[in-house]
Amino acid sequence: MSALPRYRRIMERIRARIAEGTYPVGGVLPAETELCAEFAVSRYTMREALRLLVEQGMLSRRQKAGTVVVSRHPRAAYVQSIGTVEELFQHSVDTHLTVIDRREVPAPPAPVPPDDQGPWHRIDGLRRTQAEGAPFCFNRSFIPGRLAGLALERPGSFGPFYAMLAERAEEPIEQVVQEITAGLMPEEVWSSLGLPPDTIGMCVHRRYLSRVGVLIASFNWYEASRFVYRMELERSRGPAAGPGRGGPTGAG
Amino acid sequence: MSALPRYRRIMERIRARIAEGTYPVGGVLPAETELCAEFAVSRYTMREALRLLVEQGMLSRRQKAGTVVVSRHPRAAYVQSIGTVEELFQHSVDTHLTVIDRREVPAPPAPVPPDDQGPWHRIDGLRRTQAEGAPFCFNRSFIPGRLAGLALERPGSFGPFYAMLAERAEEPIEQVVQEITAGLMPEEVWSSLGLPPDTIGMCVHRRYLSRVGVLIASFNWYEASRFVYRMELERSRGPAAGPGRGGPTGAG
DNA sequence: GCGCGCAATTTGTCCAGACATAATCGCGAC
DNA sequence: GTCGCGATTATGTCTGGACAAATTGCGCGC
Repeated sequence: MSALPRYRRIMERIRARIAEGTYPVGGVLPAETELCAEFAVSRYTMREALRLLVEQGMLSRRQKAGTVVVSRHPRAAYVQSIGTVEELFQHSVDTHLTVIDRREVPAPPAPVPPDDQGPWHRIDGLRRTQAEGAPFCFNRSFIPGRLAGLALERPGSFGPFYAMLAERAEEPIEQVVQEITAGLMPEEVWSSLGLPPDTIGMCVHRRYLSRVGVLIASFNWYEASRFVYRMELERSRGPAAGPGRGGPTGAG
Repeated sequence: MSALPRYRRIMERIRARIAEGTYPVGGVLPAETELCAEFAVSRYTMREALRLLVEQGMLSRRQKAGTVVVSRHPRAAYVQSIGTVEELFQHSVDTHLTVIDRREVPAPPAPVPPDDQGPWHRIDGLRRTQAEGAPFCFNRSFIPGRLAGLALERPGSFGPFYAMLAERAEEPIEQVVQEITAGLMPEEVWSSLGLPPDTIGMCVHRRYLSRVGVLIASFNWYEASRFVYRMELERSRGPAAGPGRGGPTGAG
């Protein structure tokens, strides 16, 4: 017996035919039964082979319409994968946040959509690498009124605060929108960070959205000369997205 | 007959058991044959149900070791998906680039690794939304010597130039590293864009890496007050990553 | 000529059984 | 007590068959 299972080898042969144009893009493959006869395998084996090619984005199948070639090559999806919700909040975990202000505000600023009518909670904080030391990031977060009860439970320093909120709110995060901008720091930011007034900053803004609406909207200000937003996109074949890396990386 | 196929309903029931802790995380599920007996289905149906749960990242299966519960909830992978190489170069396609300078340089600047010894080609250009109109982006690209022959074929204005290079070089892109920084624009940039000397800029740097090394390294400078780098991460369940959106978005 | 409906075709779902392969666990030898 | 090998048992691969569902396209009626 060969090392590779039969459906695997058949998958390779069909892939080769697509690559060399025997089965052109947009064309229709022979029906399962015909392919079974040609390769002398059962329908299970052939379907397993075709399933792999569908997962790779090369084929598309529909009842009666048949199996059409979608792409000449396996899908090369460049993916910045963030595997878990925890990784989304990695920054919160890695660093130490000290709350310096907390108040109610009528609505968050643009570009946050004020989909929640009630008053919002605004929390300002400073991030440090260690509990002691100079802060490197000014954080301003907005939490809608409907979640304020949860948010207010943990005062003072809070590490995996966001993750707790997402978990407790029972609103699974459906989407995250991130926007990066740059410009002169607002006074609140540079003064809190102990920097001169003309400091150039980079602002990483994230909105964590559930089905209901905004869960958290956060603005993170960094000193531009000391900050690089780095992201790596890996070539990932097939359905199993590799362990992605990414996210903000401080740089000296 | 119900609307949903049988393996689908069984999948839901098993998922519910995992969610409610009947099958705890780290625990081992009953063997296929036992589950088949309990649900009174064939092994095919049961395996199809379990396959779905494996694809969702809730189960892990190994011969003899059995089926272990990996996660209590379906994997919520937040993915900025760029489906095709073309999308990576979307910016090049959408906009119009005019080459303003082209020369040989010994090596690209940091953070590009000079893995190619020969001289590099440096190409400066300006991006416009239309062929006429004010440029909004200064682009400086570095191409290693080994690809200079391909790069030099198309002079002047070039749209899907990068895509062509990646295609022609026969070096599939394995990884893309992107770094975003901000600061005062270098003189070459602000003067080329017709902006005052103290203009704050954002620089989006990308390195397209093949197995051999750097294919292209590009630096895109934008006027910070008019630029937002926007990225959306969607919740994507299962292997089929949805049609991702992302990439730089100009903002007024 | 146009539209509707039926039939043919293709993939989707499901069954029962068989053998292969791999990892674990226990037993035995040392 | 420890090491190693074999039996056990779980999933992995594969066959042949059957019916279901969906969509296309042809043909018939108007």
